[in-house]
Amino acid sequence: MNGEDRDAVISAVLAGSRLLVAIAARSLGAVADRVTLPQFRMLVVLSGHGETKLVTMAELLDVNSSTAMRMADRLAAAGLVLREVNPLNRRESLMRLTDEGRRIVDQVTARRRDEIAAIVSRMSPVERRALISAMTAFNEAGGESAEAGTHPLGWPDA
Amino acid sequence: MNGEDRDAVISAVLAGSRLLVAIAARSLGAVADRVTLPQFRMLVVLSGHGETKLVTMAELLDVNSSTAMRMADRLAAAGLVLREVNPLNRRESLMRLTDEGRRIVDQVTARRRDEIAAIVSRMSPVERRALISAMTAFNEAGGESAEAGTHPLGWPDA
DNA sequence: CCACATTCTTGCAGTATGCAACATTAGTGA
DNA sequence: TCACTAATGTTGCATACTGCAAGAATGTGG
Repeated sequence: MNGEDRDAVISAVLAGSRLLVAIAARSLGAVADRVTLPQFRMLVVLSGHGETKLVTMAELLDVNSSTAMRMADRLAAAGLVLREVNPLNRRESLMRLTDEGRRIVDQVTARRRDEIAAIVSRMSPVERRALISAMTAFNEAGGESAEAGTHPLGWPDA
Repeated sequence: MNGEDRDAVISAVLAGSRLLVAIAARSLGAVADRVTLPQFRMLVVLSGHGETKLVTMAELLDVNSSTAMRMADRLAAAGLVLREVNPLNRRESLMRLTDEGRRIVDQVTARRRDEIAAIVSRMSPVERRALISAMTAFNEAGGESAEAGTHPLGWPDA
């Protein structure tokens, strides 16, 4: 591809990246006094993953198991997750969201979707359809290398 | 806008957001043993801002001044930034990148641009041009609300 | 000179993070 | 059944990030 195209597309994508990260940060503001960002990542994983054992959680978040351990302790103390020994394998301790924990995830997710919706609502229908296909193509092109990456999940929804 | 469009565009944008965040995280991997992510954010600000005093830095990073203070201490100890009293106002202590600090910023930035370039190179020229205009429109639509946000800078380039 | 604002700095407390060592539990082969 | 190994969770230790609050140093305006 020629250099002009290359620079233009990279600039546009980088700018979009900044905007999206800012949106993600803002969407967390409402619950910032209840959970930290790493804690919220853990809640998100539980939300989409159901009951999860500690080692799996650590892998999904890409953190050391001791880190996941203590985060889980704090979230349990805050009443946002429950921890219980797996009766089928007493080495494992499974954790899952409480109703309160799920409420927090839903609240943040709704806010972020609203923010994105507010932005795209200011675009024309033509631009909007173009954005859908362009982002879809971008995601597909990036999906191949992303699967080979070191961050399979966890980061995405923070 | 109708619900179908709305869901499709939000899904596409959210997926793109995950991909971009994963790219940003990977691009930091090469220097993860030298600087942490918050430290890298500080280096980026210095890279684009030149000499900066502590309070300004804290505002740009959206952290408490005591946090910025200690981060600056550690980066200075690591030889990545220099701190010196402003001779024109001895209350202020200005900090700036060392050559080594700038090298790290350049290294990460180059890697991220390469990753994005690799993705868009897998798209057809038509898709690429569509991505430029779609992302540009998205950024413009989001720019208005972004300026009213609480994270003017700092986050974007992390 | 005095009162005030700005700026940096430090003490304190809580959270996040990784490494290494350890105990418990499960599985496996002799 | 018994020893060996693997998987899993847990804890100790050290470091970094974070904010609040108090204090010291410096500049500004009267």
